[in-house]
Amino acid sequence: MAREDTRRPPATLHDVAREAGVSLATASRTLNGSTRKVNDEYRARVLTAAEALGYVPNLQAQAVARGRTTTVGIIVADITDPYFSQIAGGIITATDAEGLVATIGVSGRDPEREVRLVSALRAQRPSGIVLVGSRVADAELTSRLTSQLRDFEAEGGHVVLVSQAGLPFDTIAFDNIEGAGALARRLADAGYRRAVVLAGPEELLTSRERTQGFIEGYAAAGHPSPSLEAVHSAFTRDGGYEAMGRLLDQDGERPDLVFAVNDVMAVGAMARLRDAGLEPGRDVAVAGFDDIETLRDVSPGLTTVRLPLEQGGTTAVELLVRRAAAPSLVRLPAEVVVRASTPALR
Amino acid sequence: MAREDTRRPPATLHDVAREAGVSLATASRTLNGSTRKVNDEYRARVLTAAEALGYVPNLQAQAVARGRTTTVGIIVADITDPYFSQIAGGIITATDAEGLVATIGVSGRDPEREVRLVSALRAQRPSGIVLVGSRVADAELTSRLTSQLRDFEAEGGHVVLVSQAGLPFDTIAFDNIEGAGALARRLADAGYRRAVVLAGPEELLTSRERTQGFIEGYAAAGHPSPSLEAVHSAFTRDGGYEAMGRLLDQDGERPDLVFAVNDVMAVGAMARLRDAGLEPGRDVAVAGFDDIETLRDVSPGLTTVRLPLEQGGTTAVELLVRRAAAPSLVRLPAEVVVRASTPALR
DNA sequence: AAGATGCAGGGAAGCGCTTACCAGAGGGCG
DNA sequence: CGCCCTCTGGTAAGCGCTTCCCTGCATCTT
Repeated sequence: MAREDTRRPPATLHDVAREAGVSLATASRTLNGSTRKVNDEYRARVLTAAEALGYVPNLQAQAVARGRTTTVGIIVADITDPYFSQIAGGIITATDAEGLVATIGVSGRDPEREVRLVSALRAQRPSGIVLVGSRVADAELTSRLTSQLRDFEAEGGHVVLVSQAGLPFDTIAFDNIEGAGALARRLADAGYRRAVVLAGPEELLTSRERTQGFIEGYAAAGHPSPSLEAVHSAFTRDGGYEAMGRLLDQDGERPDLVFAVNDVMAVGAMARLRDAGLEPGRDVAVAGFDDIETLRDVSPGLTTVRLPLEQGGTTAVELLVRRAAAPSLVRLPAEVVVRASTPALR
Repeated sequence: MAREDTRRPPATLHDVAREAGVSLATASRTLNGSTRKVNDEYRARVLTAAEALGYVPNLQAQAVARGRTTTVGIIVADITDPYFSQIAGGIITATDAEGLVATIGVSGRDPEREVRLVSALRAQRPSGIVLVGSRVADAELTSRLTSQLRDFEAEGGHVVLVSQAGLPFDTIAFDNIEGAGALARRLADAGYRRAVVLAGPEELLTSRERTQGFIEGYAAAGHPSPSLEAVHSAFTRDGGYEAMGRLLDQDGERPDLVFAVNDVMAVGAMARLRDAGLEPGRDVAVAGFDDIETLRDVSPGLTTVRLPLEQGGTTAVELLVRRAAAPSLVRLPAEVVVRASTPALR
């Protein structure tokens, strides 16, 4: 069957108006919301015509005519990563509850690409951009990103950052430091003394905050762990696996606790432990961060810090819609979740 | 700091042309790709002006003027589910490699909502729609969906379905039946005799195919399992957990193998087994489907069927771009992955 | 009863862009 | 040297829609 047989361009408002025997203005007013009232009979005729022609308004044209869009641009580092997909889920749900269109770009954890994506997104003249960051401590990149975002705001757009505070835009920040700190205090109190942090990439801010929070927490508990060190690696499962391997290859006493800065890395670390014939939890306690849904049933259950990821997404959209006068910062609390991977805590 | 201080609308092509002292047409031709050649000096002036003004073309306006967009609409059931997020990842990567804009909608596994999303998407006049389905065996819904999609194609759009064959559109189908069949044959040969299928929702086509493939595979192995039954439940972790519970509550001999129609359900089932004091793998073998990345390190390792999910996404975009004359069907192969959760297989 | 007021429809301008078409310049050719 | 072709810049007509503004009519006011 040839597919182009019945090709026929979509009905326009003009078509509807003609069909209904009214003016373009009237058709527009009845179909696409206006403060103006239109006569019930006309209204009915327009509605019927629209239905008959299968009219669907052309959003692009509306955007051009109105001078604003209902689009929200989302940028995430990696949609495949449950951390991002949960936040993105929240954003998408919230956007289409607000009748907004969500456009998505994936930076692949490449800050350069992130900057380019912002610029590409701006071409769509979205009403807002939500950047779910893997922000990085690099002054030059940060300044390029900031300047792109500033330009966008100067044009009337609205930027919301999810994840990292410190930039002059509306921000949803998760309590990384506090969460990691609380976890550390409890672990320290429970008696773990040779803790190691699987810290992710050195320049990644999320990693840094969690590492820092954890170390400070240990100190605050009055049990500064002299051997407390941070091993850097990729922010992924493989990163966790590989870093754990390096740790095991080292001489000296084996750690009694490994804190990975995210759950995915923790799972990688657990796999590496098993490959070395060690039982995670029993031989080496493991803790993670994020409380990723998909990972809640790993065995032994992973002690972690829960973040309201989805809520972060929805809150971001709220901020976008209710556009405050000055940049605001919403902090979302973290909560320690104790499971079997840190037996001393039970 | 008030944010609106320096508010200034984005530069238009008109601004650029004026700044460069050339006509609109020339500016358009140099900036936004055209077959027409423009004088090097003019070109340079336009480029400089554009740079100076921070000009970013207005995609909406281009779309209106050109009568076509570079947008691709994506509809998935649940971006939080790793199955969908991996496919979506493939789609997004491929779209922006092609310079297309990806717009995303989430149906929440509600077929009604899916139909509405298609209709909403059409308002954006995307060049294509990729529907990553949880298609369902309901004639009325299917026909409404089909008719929406048909209308869209009649308008010159292009539809690609990922997941379920059988509708008159380009389709990427995973080898559910063959994959489940191959898995079943191996398990049957390995000696499992009291197999049960955790089958997901009765009306979900993916569930059906996998269940059917598995049962047929068992029969084909010459070991028709008389007790082989299918227990229905939600397609989620909780569905797996709950169905496993029902199974355990039943009288009679305990199954020696549970095949869940996806990994997430399998993990739920494993959790339920543990809660009942049973050790997955040892006491009851477990197998899943999808080989979700995040779940590759669960313990015991989950025997499953690997699907090239990301590739499915990229292939979908390829189909979209190279728009064939007649609907084509691309089948993507499944591959059995044996791990520790089915010890008899090792 | 006559002007004032309110109300809803329609005409048309305009959003930012593309592109068909026109016009002028330059070059090649017989 | 005139003709025609080619080449490139500009003009202006749209694309599908919104919305300002005008108009005619019904209603109100005194």
